[in-house]
Amino acid sequence: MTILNEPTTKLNITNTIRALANFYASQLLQCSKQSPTSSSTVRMIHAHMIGSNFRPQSHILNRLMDLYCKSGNITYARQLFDEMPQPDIVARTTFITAYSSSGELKLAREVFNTTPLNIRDTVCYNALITGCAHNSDGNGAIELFCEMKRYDFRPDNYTYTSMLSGLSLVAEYESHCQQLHCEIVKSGTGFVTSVVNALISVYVKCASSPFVVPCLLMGAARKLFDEMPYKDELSWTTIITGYIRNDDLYNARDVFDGMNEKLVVAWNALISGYVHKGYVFQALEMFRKMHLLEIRFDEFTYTGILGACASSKLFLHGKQVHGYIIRTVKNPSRDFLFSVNNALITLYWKCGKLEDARKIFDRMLIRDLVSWNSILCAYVDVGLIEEAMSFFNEIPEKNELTWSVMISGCAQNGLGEEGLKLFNQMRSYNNCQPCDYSFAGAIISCAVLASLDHGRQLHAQLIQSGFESSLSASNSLITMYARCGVLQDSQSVFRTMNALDSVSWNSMIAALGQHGHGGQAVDLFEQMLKEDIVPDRITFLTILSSCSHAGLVDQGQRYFNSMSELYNITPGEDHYGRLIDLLCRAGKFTEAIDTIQKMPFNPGVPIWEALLGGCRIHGNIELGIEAAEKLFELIPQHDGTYILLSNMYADLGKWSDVSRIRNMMRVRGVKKEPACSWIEVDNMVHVFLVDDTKHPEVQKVYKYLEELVFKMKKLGYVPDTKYVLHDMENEQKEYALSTHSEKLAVAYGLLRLPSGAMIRVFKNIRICGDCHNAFKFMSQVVGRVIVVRDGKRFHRFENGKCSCGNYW
DNA sequence: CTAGGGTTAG
Repeated sequence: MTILNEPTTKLNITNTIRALANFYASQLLQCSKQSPTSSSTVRMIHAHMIGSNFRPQSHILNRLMDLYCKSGNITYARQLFDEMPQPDIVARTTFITAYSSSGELKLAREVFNTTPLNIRDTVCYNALITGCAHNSDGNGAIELFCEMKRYDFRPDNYTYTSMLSGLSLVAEYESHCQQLHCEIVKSGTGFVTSVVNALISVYVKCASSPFVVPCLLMGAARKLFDEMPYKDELSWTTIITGYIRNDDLYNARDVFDGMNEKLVVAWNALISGYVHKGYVFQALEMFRKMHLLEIRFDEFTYTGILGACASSKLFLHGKQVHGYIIRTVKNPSRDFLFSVNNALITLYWKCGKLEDARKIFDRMLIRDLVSWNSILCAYVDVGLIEEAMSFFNEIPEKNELTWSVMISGCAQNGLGEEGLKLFNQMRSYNNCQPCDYSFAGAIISCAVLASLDHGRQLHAQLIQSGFESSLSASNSLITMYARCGVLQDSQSVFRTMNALDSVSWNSMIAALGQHGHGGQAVDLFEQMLKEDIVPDRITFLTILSSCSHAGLVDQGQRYFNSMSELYNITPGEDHYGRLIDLLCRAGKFTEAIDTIQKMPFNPGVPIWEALLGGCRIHGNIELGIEAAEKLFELIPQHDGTYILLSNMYADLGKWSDVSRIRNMMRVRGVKKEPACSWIEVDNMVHVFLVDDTKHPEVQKVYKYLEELVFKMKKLGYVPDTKYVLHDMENEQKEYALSTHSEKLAVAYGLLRLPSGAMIRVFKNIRICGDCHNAFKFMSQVVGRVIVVRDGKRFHRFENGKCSCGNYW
């Protein structure tokens, strides 16, 4: 550094200072070209200034402060600022900008407000308007815009671009945008590339608003694009991504094909557009072409293409890309590592390789929230809730996605209470407002618990929070109302939704099927096909169950065959299970066995369970024993098999076999899930066990039940004591029947709920045969509707009949 | 000193 050793004669001082100033200015300029700005370099230059006793003039100091801000040292820069006797407008604007981009809009405004009017300029207004736009204060931007015009500051192209991006935060922004467009044309900036780009971008945003016809606005955007005198990279990408955002891949591709530059951003946008639309092949094809044209991949390309592999479970393709990255990418940046590793986590877990996903996660030296959320999803997806929970607790800064994944994860694994607990915790968590997905999770939790009151409250809150039109939340409402026994409310949600996806249809079809309306389920399925909604695997599972419950054998078989013939879906074991169930319920055992033998895989649990269930209905003991034996081998600890088999023996009065089975359970240590039923009264859940003595009002319930049974017997009710599995005297048996938990819960509801109100009772396992019969008579005696949801389905008793048509 | 595009988690 030769200049430091120059002789310091008086004459030379000014020269030295000038030389130093030039030197530092060029150093700082060099530094500002680095991205991101390195804070150590800035500190070094500053230290050098102090060491050489150089007192920077304001423009050098301004640049220094700007660099400090950009390298993350705003606080220190502010100290320098506060020491300045009269900071000029450039210094002030530096801080307005710095505070704005670090999210501290208040501080930015403070600097702006303490800036005297006579030194303000358009630039400082621009800086604060941008700050408003970035910190979601659209109205603030508009106020500043009006203010600057009042004080005669002329808006320039920066002002217009910032305003346009800020406006979309304001209600009814479309009309504001039109005004602004007029003003831009009048101001003569209507042909400035950056301004037209911003206009295009705003038209694109308007087009995706639900209240307009998108093609008209996209047409206007396209016109602007076609007529602009000079297009830069951004112009191309804005219009291309605009089309993609509005689901118009055709036009996106059209513009893209007219583009000469090898603009990596445009390629990435199109790739991710294809992936989102499910056109994985096209995405892979573009990736290949990029490679041929020697366009450099960046992290966006990789995340796009890895996402494509993940969504189609193309494990080997994905692994190849992973290997390619390892071989070719040297010195990856932080951002590169974040996004690519996160995409790899998702690739591996979606391909069923949880271990590999975990390896990627563990090897990441630094993780961001997406990494945590991705690994959380992986564990939730395979149902490892405890592990997922321990990840969840480790996540330092949770966002609404973290919460909603965990909430719906609990709900999907039957942990309704935990789901609701988390939802309430989320609300008390400072920076996390529930989003529509977390509402959906909480609503499904209510479905699991069959808590209608709570579910209705959440529905109300959902509307209050403005998520009424959310697909996922509405879909969860359909399921919740159905599982709480109020099918009509499911239907009214379904009917009033303004957009439906396959989940909506599946949920509604399933709801009808579970409530025993097989015919209506089939009608709705046919309507779905008519509206060109492509049925998926789930659709077929639900429609097959519906046919089975409604005894629609031929129909069900036809749907089963159409899966592979028309929709290219290979039936899985679960589909075969439903088909076997359908056949066995109808007593077609020969066909069922024939189907099992022709299946492309060895029969497993779902198949044998379906067979056993059918045998129980038709008293086919030989086949039933065979199925039960297989199940004893496959799932020896499952209580359901033993109970079904012992019920079959009981039906035939073979009490020695009944006790043999019970003995088997004891020897093998199989625990019978204790039966319990519950009912919601006054926002409280009341649980009853068999022969309950714990509930405070149980004595009243027994007495009332006695009166009811007396009246029921007059109508012809005969207690069916074969459902008592113990060998005891008849009178005792009758008493044992009258203490079943579902009877207690129903009776309690009749006592406590307002007259005429529907009774909704829930039982953890299948309803007992005598109770099923008894409720028919009971509904007649009390003249009320009784709905019972058991482990599998719904029974709606009205005027002596059950909706299940005795298919249960 | 001020503006604008592509990405991964449901």
